[in-house]
Amino acid sequence: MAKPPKQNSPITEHLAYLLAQANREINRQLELRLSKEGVPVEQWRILKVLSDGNGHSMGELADAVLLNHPTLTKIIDRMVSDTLVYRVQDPNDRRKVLMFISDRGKVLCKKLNSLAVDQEEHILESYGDKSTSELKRLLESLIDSSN
Amino acid sequence: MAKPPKQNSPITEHLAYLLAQANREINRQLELRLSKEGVPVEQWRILKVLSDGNGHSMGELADAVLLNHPTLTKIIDRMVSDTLVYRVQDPNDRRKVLMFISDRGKVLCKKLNSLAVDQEEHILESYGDKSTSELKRLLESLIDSSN
DNA sequence: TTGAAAATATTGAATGTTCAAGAATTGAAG
DNA sequence: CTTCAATTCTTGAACATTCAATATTTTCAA
Repeated sequence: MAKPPKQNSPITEHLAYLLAQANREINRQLELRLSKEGVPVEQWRILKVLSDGNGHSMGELADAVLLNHPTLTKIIDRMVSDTLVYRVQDPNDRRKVLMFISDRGKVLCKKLNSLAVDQEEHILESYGDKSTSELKRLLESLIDSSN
Repeated sequence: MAKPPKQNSPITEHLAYLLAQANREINRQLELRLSKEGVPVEQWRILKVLSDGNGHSMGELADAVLLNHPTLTKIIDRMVSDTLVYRVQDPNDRRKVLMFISDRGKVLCKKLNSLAVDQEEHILESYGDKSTSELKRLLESLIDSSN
């Protein structure tokens, strides 16, 4: 029993394609909701990570929000202008810059969280509780196995 | 039994985030392989869709390869320069442009397909047959339910 | 202790993407 | 028929991302 020949399988059967398609769709929906507050998805992620109140270095933050360093630097520049976050040089390692969320950032983050939760609930309704948690489990395990 | 409060759940528990993370990782792996032939993922998708030999309009193609129209136009410009594809005006509707793959494109596409299949097999090994097909099934159904 | 290598963040140029507007063609209502 | 709206694709300017190089600080071996 040989495996089916994949060489000519349509692109819609490739895992990489399905992931891209699903990500695109879900991301678009989230974008749409967050646009109510005029905030791009990346900025929400940043605020969310910083909302634990601790300082996070740029490198740490870049990993957490799935951006590479230069891109993050420039987004942070904008967010500093908007007084959503601020930089503090790490006293223990002065190469590092620690990022903190501002009070204004916290307020905005709360609003964004509830918009994001709205979306998750909407998915839960149309897609189902069970499928959703199963999908999350499989995605986590895929990410784990990819390192 | 109320549902857990999601408002403060870490970002890593959001479906949108997990999808973005998994997509980023798998896409990076694929990129790495295709770079052996110096071709970005988007161009492989385009070649793959066109490799049925039929003409596809720009709009149709844009949907299929997950790009919006202006981006596609400019990528196609490059691919035409590289003589991988060519444009033909649709005789039935002269607003439309039909895209075709060239012989050179077909040759390249075969090489790329086998690089992509390599990756899928690698995933199958480390992630497992069963998980992979279950994940694909769930992704397809998520995409369906999002329309 | 010094000097070379590694780690961290930023900058500027090159590149790529997107938004809004434009050109060409078709469809369809009056 | 004619004209106006809708469809399809492309273009150019604004915007965002990435790559390579730079500056600063730390680490560690000699």
